[in-house]
Amino acid sequence: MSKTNKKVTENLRKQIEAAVRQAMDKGDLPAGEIPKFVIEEPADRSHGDIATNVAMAGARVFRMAPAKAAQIILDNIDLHNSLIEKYEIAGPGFINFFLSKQYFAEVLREIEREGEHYGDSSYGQGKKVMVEFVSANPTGPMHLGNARGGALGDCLAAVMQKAGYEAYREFYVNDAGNQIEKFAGSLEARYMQLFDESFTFPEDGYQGEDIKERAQQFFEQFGDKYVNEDSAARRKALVDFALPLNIKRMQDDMAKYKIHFDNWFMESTLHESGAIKEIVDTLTEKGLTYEKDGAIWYKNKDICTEILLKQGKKQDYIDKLELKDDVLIRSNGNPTYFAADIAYHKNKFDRGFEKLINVWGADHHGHVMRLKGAMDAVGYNGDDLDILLMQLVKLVRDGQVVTMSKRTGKAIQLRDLLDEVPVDSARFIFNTREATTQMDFDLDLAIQQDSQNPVYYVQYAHARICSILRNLEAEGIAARSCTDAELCMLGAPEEVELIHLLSSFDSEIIAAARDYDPTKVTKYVTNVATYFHKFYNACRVKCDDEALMQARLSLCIATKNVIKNVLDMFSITCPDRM
RNA sequence: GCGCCAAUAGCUCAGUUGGAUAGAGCAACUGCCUUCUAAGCAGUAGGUCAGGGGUUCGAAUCCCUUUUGGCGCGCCA
Repeated sequence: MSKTNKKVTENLRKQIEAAVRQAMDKGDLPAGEIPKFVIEEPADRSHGDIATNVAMAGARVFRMAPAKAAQIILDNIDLHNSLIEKYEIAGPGFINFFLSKQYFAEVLREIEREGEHYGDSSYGQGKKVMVEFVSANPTGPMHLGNARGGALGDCLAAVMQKAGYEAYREFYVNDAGNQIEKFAGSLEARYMQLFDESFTFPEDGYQGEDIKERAQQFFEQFGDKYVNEDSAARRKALVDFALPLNIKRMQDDMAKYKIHFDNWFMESTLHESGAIKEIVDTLTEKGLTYEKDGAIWYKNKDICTEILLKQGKKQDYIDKLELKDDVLIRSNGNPTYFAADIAYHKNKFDRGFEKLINVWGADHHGHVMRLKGAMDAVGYNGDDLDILLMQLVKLVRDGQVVTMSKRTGKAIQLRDLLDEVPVDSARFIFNTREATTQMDFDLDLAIQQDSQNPVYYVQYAHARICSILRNLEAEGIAARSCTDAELCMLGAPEEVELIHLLSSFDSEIIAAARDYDPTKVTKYVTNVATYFHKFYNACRVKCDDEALMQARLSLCIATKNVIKNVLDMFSITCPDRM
């Protein structure tokens, strides 16, 4: 809620508590603890601007009908200087409060004063938070799931920043390990097949067309130079050639998608610096590893069991999970992805991040508990690592579900999407569905640039306001600051509703940051657009009453300000005309 | 088998963490531009909140259970 809103609500809470206490002291209410109660905005405005359930919540303590308790509380309440002009008891025992016009005037002044900082809060207390997202495998092109993860992660970081965190964006590049071996084998086969079609392609290789393209590019540069080299040297040359190209392609795609990472973290640096070996040694010193079948294992079962018991889970629940231990170092001497991941996440904490948020595909959820547990094992708090699991996107084209597979090479890539769908549209649409829900991305609809697209609806409201301002300016009418008396002329339901909504901007941001859910903000700004359009149709800005016109101009400018703050925050263009 | 995520209008989805008569958009029907952008607004119609129990002043929301769908349980990542 805005500062004005917050001030009013906090004061009201104090006054209600004081009234209950006073009534108890006088013996009007039975003495006891003040019940927990909420102060909220009713869904239906005829129920007032602010409502409390204190009388109902305290029904047991007060031992009387909620309506009667409500009356006693109101008999003892002091609402001077509270910006509340009247109140009533309604329904099953709610107390509804009605704000004075002065309140709405103060909200508009606050928005004007704060400008581009309106909506900022200190909720995050300046804590350093890292959002790691996309982190696609560099062995192939990025897919539609990466597009969703990119939009969600980037906008989540923006929300965290707005809510008072110091947000940092990172992309983890898996440029080492097993999948690079597969990448090498696949490239080698495609390269060799240019000379000998019968050269066998590895069974678990990457089938995509992009591998063939890279092999072809390599051939164009080096010809047959590597045909007679030994396999290891050939593979190394191919990877050294193709991997930087793939990483560059991901960086270009992300830039086109208006996503700018603070850091691209290379997994290979963890191997080269010895960080992985170090973490295995540390775990071994703590007695958390053992050797079996020539491999080094991590005692995941013991560690997670301990954590779950601490959380109060029952033993038979834990038994049913069938927790397993994990390999850190394979019998061939190579570390697993898991070992690298422990080293990587410890590295993040070592860099001073207090909160880590990872945006992962839901298919990785089996990995969550063991990684959080491992953070406890290496001396950090697993609860400071939060995983936002994103359900995968189903792509729909011509009403048919298209399965996405990197290997078939037929899937729609992020790059194809960006060629066809405007960036604004993609960023907005991916943020209209919560991460936890499976999403059908209708490609035909997303490509279509018309009114069905929610981003146009919001942009249209902004352009409309700009148009009003332009027209008036052309007639020599400039917006000016209004007096309180003038702002208090805004009394139409459409005006009041709009101001109410504008005043809750920062509480929406805080809720979005708290829940790691940037979709709350797109829903909010869509709502702002709706309320503005309603206002526009009900109340003419340009009118004969100069004072009223100026008051309405103030409301328009405040609305424009909020829409612009959201679109800027999400790196979506905010056009002055459409 | 075990676990995670879901199930709300014909379709796609909201529902402010337990509140008052469950809301939008699309599709259907009816209206509103010779005064600020009709990419808009107003209205009509559409519901066993998957089924069943429980918790309490009060449940779409929390707990249990059944059903249905998606995903996961590797010396893959």
